[in-house]
Amino acid sequence: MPHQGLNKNNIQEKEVCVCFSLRKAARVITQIYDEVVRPLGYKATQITLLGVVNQNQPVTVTGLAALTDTDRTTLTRNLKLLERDQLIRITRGQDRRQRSVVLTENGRQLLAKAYPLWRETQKRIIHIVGEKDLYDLLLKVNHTLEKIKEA
Amino acid sequence: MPHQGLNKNNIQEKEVCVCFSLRKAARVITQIYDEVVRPLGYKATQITLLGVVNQNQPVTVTGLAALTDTDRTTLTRNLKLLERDQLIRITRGQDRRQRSVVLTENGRQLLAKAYPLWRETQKRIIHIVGEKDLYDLLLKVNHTLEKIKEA
DNA sequence: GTATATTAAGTGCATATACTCCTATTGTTC
DNA sequence: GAACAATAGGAGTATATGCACTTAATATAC
Repeated sequence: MPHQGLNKNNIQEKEVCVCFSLRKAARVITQIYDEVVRPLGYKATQITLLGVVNQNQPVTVTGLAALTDTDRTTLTRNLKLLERDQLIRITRGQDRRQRSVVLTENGRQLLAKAYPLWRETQKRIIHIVGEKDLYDLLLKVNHTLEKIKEA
Repeated sequence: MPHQGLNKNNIQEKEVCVCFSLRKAARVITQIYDEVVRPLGYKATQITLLGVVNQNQPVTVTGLAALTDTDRTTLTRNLKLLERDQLIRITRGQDRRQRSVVLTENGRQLLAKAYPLWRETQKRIIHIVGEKDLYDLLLKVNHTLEKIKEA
């Protein structure tokens, strides 16, 4: 949406759609990060996923799903692309139903290259938005998600 | 990412990635809205796009791209699905390069059905998050995007 | 007025995302 | 320990998203 509503005085006012606003913000910010990591040949989402694996390895598909609030089947496909490029290795876990994901040396090296680009971008955004405002924003985002998951 | 960094005391601390956080939030919130409008047979993004058309018709593809911060080619495809289901009508503009998008009666009726569902969801989220907190969040999101576009 | 630049839009390709089934493995119950 | 439930994961299908490239129409320069 956005949609129109009526306020107490029956005067039309624009009401902001939570879904639209957040998706739009995600698009805009993703563009920035995508552009920055493009020289590496990957998208921000892929580097991100690699980073999550790095900090939680070994990790299962369901584990990654919980960490990223992403559907398992989405991760299956996203992981397959990283595996194809030998950035991660996927093996069967002790529980034979599970798959265990770890970074390869290639993956580690890619992350090492990505890190300074990422830091630069974070700094750039902090510089534009202001450290406190950005911090507040992300805090609010996380807080909001926590409340929603509780409910 | 998220990634790890070092703070002033060289103690490892998690640094929040703007891109990851916003995409995650968008995923979580989109799930909620998708679930709500599922009985209508459409996704939240489609209802959203329909709503943007409704409030700006007649509107060109590039116009919608600017309104939603979406790539033009993304809109070409998303609009095609709405056109297929006769929710919108796309005609050539006076400038023969442009395409003019308007809602059909079908589209108007679908939006009318979606509106109460959308309102209910907004209320639900307001109830969970708190009106002031949510308002602050969306304000911060918009403010942040504005600053980024200026830069 | 023609050559060139700009603008609006679309195609091919690739990735991101999630729902509905489906299979394989593990856990539970009796 | 066999029947059944629960869990981990994947395949098919569909939409969302954006980049590089292309085409068509308009605007501009001379």
